[in-house]
Amino acid sequence: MATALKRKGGSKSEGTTRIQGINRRIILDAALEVFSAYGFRGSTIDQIATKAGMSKPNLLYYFPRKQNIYVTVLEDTLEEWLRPLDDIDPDGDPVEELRKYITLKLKMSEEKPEASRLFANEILHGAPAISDFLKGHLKKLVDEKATVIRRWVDERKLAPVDPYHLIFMIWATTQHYADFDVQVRAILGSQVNRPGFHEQTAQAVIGIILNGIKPRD
Amino acid sequence: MATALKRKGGSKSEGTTRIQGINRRIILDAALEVFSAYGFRGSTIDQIATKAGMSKPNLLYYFPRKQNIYVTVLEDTLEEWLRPLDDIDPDGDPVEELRKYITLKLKMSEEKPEASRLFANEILHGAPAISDFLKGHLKKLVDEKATVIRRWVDERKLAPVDPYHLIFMIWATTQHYADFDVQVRAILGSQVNRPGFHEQTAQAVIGIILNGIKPRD
DNA sequence: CTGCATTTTGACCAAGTAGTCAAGTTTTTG
DNA sequence: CAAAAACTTGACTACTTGGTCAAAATGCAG
Repeated sequence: MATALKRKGGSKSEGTTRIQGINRRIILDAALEVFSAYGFRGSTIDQIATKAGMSKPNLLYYFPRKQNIYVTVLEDTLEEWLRPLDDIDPDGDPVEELRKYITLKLKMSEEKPEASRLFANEILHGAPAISDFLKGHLKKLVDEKATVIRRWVDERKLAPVDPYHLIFMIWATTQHYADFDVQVRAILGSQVNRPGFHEQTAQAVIGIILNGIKPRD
Repeated sequence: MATALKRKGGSKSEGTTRIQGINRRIILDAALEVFSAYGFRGSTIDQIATKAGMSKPNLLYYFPRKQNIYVTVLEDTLEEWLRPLDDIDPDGDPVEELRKYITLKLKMSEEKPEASRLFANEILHGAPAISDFLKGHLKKLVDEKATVIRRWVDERKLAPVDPYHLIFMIWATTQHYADFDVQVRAILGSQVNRPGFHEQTAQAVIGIILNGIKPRD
């Protein structure tokens, strides 16, 4: 039989037991750590299994292929990662909405840098596992928000700016603090750990970008 | 004997022959392509050898370890990659100097995205091979330029802005177009290939950042 | 052209790793 | 509590891959 996970015949169609729920969660958490640190090819099933506290065959009982674990972690992460963009309110104040968005993205980079790195690594290597997602769901979402931003520009609520490049700039800048963390630390040294560092970062980033796009009369 | 490459005894101390010069160049070019596409762990010596048009043992005759090839490519790349920052003229016009710098970085991302990706991948995975370089040479260079920018701010030639975060933002944004190329393409589609796309990108990026840091009276 | 140094490679080895399997243990359920 | 289902794992296989080696081919100085 092909499917590894099944239930007693005729039972609920929802095919997960208590133990499955627990273990899949443990595995995915371990996998995020490992994959984000070493990349797909650089990670071994054994590493993930050890971090998850179980044997390799046991892990493979839940995810029969290494690819399966990877894709699942990636998809789970992606959904969460994009949500803030979706939450930009077309009827809000443009500058305020973008301030909120940038703040949120910086906070996510701070709190879950592994997610950012996992994603960055995937894209960097050509996004073999999610190119459909990029061209489909992501493009649609970005197109939508770009339209909103363009309207804001037309209404003179923002300086004339290309919406797509603005979005790229926000992504690039905010994720930089997660993806290039070691470089940031090498250059800034211990001040990265000082309290208030993240607020200071947010202020600097927001300052430049928002001043760059505020309408000039 | 430990050294693989040697010359006829007592000859010139410059230990490279004609063939060595040619082949090392070929290997390093092939290695940049392969490593930037697949990362260190994801690349095989065989891949590089094939792309270089020689057998694996032959490649290993020139670089006895996979690490050696990688580190050599990385160092060669790094030097070139940082040069534009070094070229910022402390006595030039601030806005003009930064415009030049951003333009140059965007051009490099367009013309040699592999170099950017190689570097991004290394940093993303903790920079095991170049952390000394980051904390030494790079930090020194950035500190130097940050001082210049800070002086420009003090002289009211730029709006008050944190020099380090400004530099990070420029790096992040310009390299984004190389490192996240597939994502940019997925979202913008065919217009990425239209003539003038890069000029348009430059204009958008420069527009936001420079407006963001121009002194406001 | 000769002989030595350099370059090249097929065949091989050892280590590491994805995935299998059959046999055990634990959990659930009637 | 007994049987069935779900879970767990040690031992194993097949394959990939970094690196070795000895012998052959080529380049080159005199």
